[in-house]
Amino acid sequence: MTSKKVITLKDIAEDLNISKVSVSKALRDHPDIGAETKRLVRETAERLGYVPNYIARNLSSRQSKTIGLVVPKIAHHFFASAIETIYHTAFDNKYEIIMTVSQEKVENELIHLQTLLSMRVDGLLISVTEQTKDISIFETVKKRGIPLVFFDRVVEGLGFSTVTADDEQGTYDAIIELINSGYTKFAHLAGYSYTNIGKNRLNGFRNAMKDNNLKVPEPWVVETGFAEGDGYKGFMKLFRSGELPEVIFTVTYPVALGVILAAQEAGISIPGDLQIVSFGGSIYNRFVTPSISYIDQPSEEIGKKATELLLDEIKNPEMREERHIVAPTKLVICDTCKKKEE
Amino acid sequence: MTSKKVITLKDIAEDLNISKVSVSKALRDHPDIGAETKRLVRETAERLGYVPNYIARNLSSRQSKTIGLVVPKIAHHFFASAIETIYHTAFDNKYEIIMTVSQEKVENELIHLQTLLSMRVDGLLISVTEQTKDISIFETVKKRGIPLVFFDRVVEGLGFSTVTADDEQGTYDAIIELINSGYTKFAHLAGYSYTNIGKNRLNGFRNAMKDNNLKVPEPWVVETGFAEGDGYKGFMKLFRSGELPEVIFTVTYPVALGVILAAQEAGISIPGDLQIVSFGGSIYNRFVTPSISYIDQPSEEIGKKATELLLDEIKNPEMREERHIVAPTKLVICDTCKKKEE
DNA sequence: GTGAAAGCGCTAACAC
DNA sequence: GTGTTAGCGCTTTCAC
Repeated sequence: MTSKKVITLKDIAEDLNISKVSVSKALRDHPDIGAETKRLVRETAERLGYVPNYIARNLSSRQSKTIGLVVPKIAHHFFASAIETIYHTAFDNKYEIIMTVSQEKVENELIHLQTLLSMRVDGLLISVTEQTKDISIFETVKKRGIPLVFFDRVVEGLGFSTVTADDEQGTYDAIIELINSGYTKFAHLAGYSYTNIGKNRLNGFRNAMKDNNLKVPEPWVVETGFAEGDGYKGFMKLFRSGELPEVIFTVTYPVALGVILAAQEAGISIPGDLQIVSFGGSIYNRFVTPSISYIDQPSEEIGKKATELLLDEIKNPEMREERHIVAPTKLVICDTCKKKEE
Repeated sequence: MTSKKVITLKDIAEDLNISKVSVSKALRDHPDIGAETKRLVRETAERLGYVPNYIARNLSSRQSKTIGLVVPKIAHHFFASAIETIYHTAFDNKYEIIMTVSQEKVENELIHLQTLLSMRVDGLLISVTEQTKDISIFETVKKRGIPLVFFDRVVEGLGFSTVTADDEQGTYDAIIELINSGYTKFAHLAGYSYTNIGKNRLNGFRNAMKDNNLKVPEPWVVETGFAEGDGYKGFMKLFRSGELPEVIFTVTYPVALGVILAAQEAGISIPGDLQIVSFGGSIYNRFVTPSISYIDQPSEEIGKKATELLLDEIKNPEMREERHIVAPTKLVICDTCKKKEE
């Protein structure tokens, strides 16, 4: 072990017989400092093995150059993809991401949010859990004036900007497309109605049915969670309730996978006896049999826009305003739920 | 907007007419402070809406309670799963993770490592890119005495602890199992030979063949990357080289997917004409047709062990020693590459 | 059991 | 162009 002494600005300053401040400025390429001095400083820093201390820098400059990210889970195509984009967008703007995972649990979400506030992140990027109802922490964030952007799963009415897929219209258009191609009997494994995506996708679904004078028997709308297991249970509930629909529209892709599993067990053939459409797809979908027709949710665009919006709010605090970006979706037809007329 | 003033220890101290130090101690539940005072302090902190400033705390205590994580990518089952476990393990130990993604690019890896050092993380958890050869940054880390644990993709000979799957023996055992069941003609889409996983999996493969007096024609070992695209190109190269083997063993799961795609295009039926086995699986595998037989890589165990090892090194600096944990694997038979004898 | 003094490493404001 | 002074919010001695 060689000298473990940590090199600071002071060491460089002493080595060069100039002041700490000049070194600090030189390293940050401040116009105050002459070219020759800068060169010298940089050389010495390199030689001494100087590594800047961001903690100290952040404390004195009162900004951390970090963004706090809270997601419900990571091993899910939409989030994995959005997260990657968020990382790259932040990185390109010289911001670091501190990501936390709530695992769909409100307790974790709350702790993470508090930690992130304590870490003095410059802004927050959040997609809430499927359970989030207590919004007091978000009110605290608002009061403290910390920029926050919700993406995909949002809490409405708090005055924060949001970036979402066009859940209602996207669903409406897709269902209409399928109706026009000949299907009439639809069921929906819906998300919890207190979540924006659950509610909006359900609305799109109901409106499309209504506008075509199609009835949906109540047992055919099952309110559930967003995971594979929820799809499994949801299908079983539908199945036991008697007659099956032609098409099951699921609130997420994992839910659709759960339906496939359950249907296999129940001896229902897909796409022979039953069709599936999901909101959201997966990179693995083309390897899945039957591949699931889905409403394409632009995860990368959502991640990118949300980060850019947040960065903008961080950098221009004076012109902060509530904005709502809605990203268009489109129906992608795969094995499951081919159009009847085609 | 109400008062945006940030509450600090000082405010609580003044409110209570005691000193900052006592407040600080009370909040940290220091034994110095009496129960009644603690109660009062906590109450006041709550009432005033105090949020501790970790930046300041870290600066003065010289530890950040954070771990820096560098992974090559995130949308890949092994990493998504390992990352989730790493997060939870760290979280349970009251550590935060600062994750960065190198996208398999050494330049990014270097920048991220420097940033992490500047952020004064207490330790580093790293899985290197498929290209990493320059190890000087890791020597710097060593010199500065910062604990580092490599997982899955490691750099050897630097004195750092590592946690990996049992790449060589696991491969050896799996291939032997397949040979014993009747297969004799194997090809391998191997990882780059300068990576530990590429090298070790190849060794396991070659040894299994050699110990059974089986020859592998040179065109049947193709050195390539770890992604789907590499599998596609790798298969095409094999395909064009003439005769096909019975079984292709791929260095990763995504590479196997690439092979499936390429084989479909080439009109080769799987598992009819060609078998596949991959090192590593996917949660989606059971939905994939044909589902790929794979050597199960315990991603959660690897993530957990690596984090625990690092935490141990952080907490007990005096008894730090190089350790190498190797997690056992096992062959999981799916559609592709069923055992012949069965 | 409590507090005063000192300092973590850096940057901002202002002087020279 | 360069340096001085002060302070970010907290924790760490160490004295009382």
